[in-house]
Amino acid sequence: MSTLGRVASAEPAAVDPAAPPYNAAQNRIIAAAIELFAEHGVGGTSLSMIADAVGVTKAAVYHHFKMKEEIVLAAAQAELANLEAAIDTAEAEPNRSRAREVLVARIVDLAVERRRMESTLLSDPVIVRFFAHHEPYLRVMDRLYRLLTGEGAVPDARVSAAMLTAAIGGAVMHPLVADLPDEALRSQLLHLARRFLDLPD
Amino acid sequence: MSTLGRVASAEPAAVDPAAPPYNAAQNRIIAAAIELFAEHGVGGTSLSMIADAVGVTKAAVYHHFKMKEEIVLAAAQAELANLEAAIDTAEAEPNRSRAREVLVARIVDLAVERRRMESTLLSDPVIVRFFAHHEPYLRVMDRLYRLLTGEGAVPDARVSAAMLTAAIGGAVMHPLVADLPDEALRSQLLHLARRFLDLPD
DNA sequence: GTCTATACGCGGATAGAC
DNA sequence: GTCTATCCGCGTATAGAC
Repeated sequence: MSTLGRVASAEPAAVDPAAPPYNAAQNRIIAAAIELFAEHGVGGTSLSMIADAVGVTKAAVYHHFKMKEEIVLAAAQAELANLEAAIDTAEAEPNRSRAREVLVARIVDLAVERRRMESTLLSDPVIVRFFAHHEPYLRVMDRLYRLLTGEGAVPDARVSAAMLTAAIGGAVMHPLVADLPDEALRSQLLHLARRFLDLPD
Repeated sequence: MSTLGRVASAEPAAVDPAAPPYNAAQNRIIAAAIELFAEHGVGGTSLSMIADAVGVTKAAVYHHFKMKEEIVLAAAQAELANLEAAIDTAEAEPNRSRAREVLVARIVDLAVERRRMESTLLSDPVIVRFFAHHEPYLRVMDRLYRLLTGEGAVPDARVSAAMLTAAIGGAVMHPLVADLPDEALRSQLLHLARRFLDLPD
């Protein structure tokens, strides 16, 4: 059943050019969009808001992206790339347990550093629906839970990986911890995440 | 003893009528809104969509709610009430460790049962921002982390409670586990949540 | 590449008939 | 309580000048 990637041309095509090489102007737009999406949600963010944040007009934005959907896609992929970079680093580690340690630490850093963004974006309904059948995303997630659990795509490993990433991502944007300084949040988060994985203190 | 909304805060209040007694027609609107918010996000859900889902016109909806914001508030409070009910049950338990067990089990059930809704709604940027300074919400969360940690509002307890609720809520709507049957998801989730809390297997 | 101007529909919200 | 009709602003998107 290798219908993988063989996109039917009759489709509205969903806009997945899978073409991450953007220029400087495009990257400024993407960066602004990410912040706004995190604050207002994808649906609550207009092109005017993005254009204003960048300091240009809507028409200028449309010169770089044909549709809003393309910006959403680019923003989601940009955040996904951060996660992928963390996985790359972890996979370079020689032994399994060390790889898990590095991965967890990186993900915690990433989440705290970017607070709401990484998390809010990757949990936005629009983006979740998009990623649910997005091959590159699924591959990243596959690598992620292999690293975390040392196993393949068995259900237990998937639930575990989903919980840990949701826990880290969701915790940093939780109102309960909004007033905690980054460092306190980071260390506590790391401690608890390690415990979740049965890593030594 | 649900004391939700019983507060006479001298707030600017914006829209917080704190009046949870809704009639049947209003409840049908709220139920439809919750599903749509979960699927499209608050910002991505229009009053027309809600009206269509209920099977009436926008004007009819406006007869029951003066503004969209009121529907958002009602939806969020409805989901919060589910959580509060779980806490009520847990607090009725005579001893601490039993209370935690009951609470975790209830929260897991709730999350799985409602899959995306509970979680997506409570993590929507619009709602998160609203709840961040919402007294009834903060009181529910306070009771929650007291139950979970046996302690007061110390930072560690807050991070732990934030992580656990985020883990459970986020995991059920994660694309990684989208194809798992409810029962498998529920049992694995419960197992891991209990482990996170150091509860015996 | 960025602007002004504009098309066009949909969003929230209201008036008033039944 | 629900409808039709309507207001107005904002949303996405495009055309064309500089």
